[in-house]
Amino acid sequence: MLDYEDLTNEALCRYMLDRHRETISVKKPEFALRKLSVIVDAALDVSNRKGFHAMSLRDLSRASGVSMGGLYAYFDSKTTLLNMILSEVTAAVQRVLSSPPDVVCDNPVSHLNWLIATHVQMTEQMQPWFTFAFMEAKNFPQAERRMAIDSEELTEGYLANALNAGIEAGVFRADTSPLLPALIKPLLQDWYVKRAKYRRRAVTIEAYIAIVQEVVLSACVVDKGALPRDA
Amino acid sequence: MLDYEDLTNEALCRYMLDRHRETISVKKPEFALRKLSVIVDAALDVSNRKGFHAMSLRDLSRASGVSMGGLYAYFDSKTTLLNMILSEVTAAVQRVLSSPPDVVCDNPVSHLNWLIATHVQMTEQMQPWFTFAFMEAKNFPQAERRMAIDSEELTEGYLANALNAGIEAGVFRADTSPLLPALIKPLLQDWYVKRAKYRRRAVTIEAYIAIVQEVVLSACVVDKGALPRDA
DNA sequence: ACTTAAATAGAGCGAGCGTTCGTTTTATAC
DNA sequence: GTATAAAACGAACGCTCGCTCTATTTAAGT
Repeated sequence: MLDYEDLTNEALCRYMLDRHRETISVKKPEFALRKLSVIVDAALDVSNRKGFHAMSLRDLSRASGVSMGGLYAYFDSKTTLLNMILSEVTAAVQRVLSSPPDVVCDNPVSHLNWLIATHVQMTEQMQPWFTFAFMEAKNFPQAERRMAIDSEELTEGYLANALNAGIEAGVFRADTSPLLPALIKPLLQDWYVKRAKYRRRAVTIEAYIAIVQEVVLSACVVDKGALPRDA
Repeated sequence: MLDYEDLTNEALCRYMLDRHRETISVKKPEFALRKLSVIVDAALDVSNRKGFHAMSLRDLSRASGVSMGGLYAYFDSKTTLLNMILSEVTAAVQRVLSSPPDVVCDNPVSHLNWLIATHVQMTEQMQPWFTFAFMEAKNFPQAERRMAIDSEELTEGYLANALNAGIEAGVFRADTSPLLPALIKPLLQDWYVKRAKYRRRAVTIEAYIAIVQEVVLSACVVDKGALPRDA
């Protein structure tokens, strides 16, 4: 099981603090980090239950224990807070998926399986962040929406590359639909979008990864008998 | 191509008018129908661009050309308007998917293909309604959220029935994952959730239906050579 | 102990929200 | 032409929103 130290809320908030050093007025770094974490945790929690737009800054103040004025030491508008969170999600996706381990790169099947498993595991570890990004990206200004689309196409690009490599290597069928990468995305997203459903049915993350890998490979692989069972 | 007269905005508003006859204060039916249509069209349009919550009733008044007071002749609160729209979507899903044509029922493969094709075509014809339901169901009170979940599990149930029938008939593999119906849902939803993406790439609805059917069948069918190409 | 700067609290501001209601307009019947 | 009811209107209400600002507390350096 993947467990990037990189993807804890604290680590993500550290990136966030770096990226917005200039607009955050709190000077002492360890102070700032702890408090920003509290604010972001609360923001994700409240937003994911009632929606970002419906969350008032008074809600956030109450949930985080930080006063109204205190909040504005960390962002200059509610929209900025939205952007800060969204951009950490896209940055994390890029960081993780762009660097597959060496063992995996040469074999397209392994690479595809790795992309699927890693994406699902990453969304599991950052679940509130992905839920937030998925739910909120739709309702917001062009700039923010653009960001979500770019992130989505990034992931799709990784999948497309692995599939094309497999086709060239003769492991995947030459007539594999160019739409397949687009269809894998919603399968990966369902794990966190419909999280409650899968928990209710006691579906483990390993079982989920396995079935997605199976569905995808059965749609593109030449020799069904020789499917590896790695994750 | 399916084209239920039942699924035009006007027909859906007629159902809506019937269902809420008591709380709608406008008496003359043809008057009421025309105006309710205008209001609902505007509500779907504005909501799907900025979110239902972010749409103020002044926005809706402006977009529909109906005065603030006039709106309240058709619903007694903004939440009621939400419910009116959501419940027509679930009712339509039930109406359409619960009555497959006779030709299709005996053959599990045809039945599964029909469910996939019909669902995608229905969401195409009612696109603003489904986009609305998908986007808004998350952020709202328990009662409304429950409604969305029930609707989702209804569809999943139809898929599960077809798959089980196929397994019993020996057409589908006995070890077909019980998770498969759950995974088909996001594939069907992607057509309207990511509508802009598929339009940008010039993907036709027929091509989309075909690839989903292909992916699903290759995941469950015993004899891959004998897949029918119907829709 | 004193100084100084960082951090905090929370009342207050104008804008905009959902909703109401007294009034005006329109349609119908005689 | 007048009377009556149906429908439409939009200003006004109470409230909450995002955001600001100052008085106050906290902490660090000497």
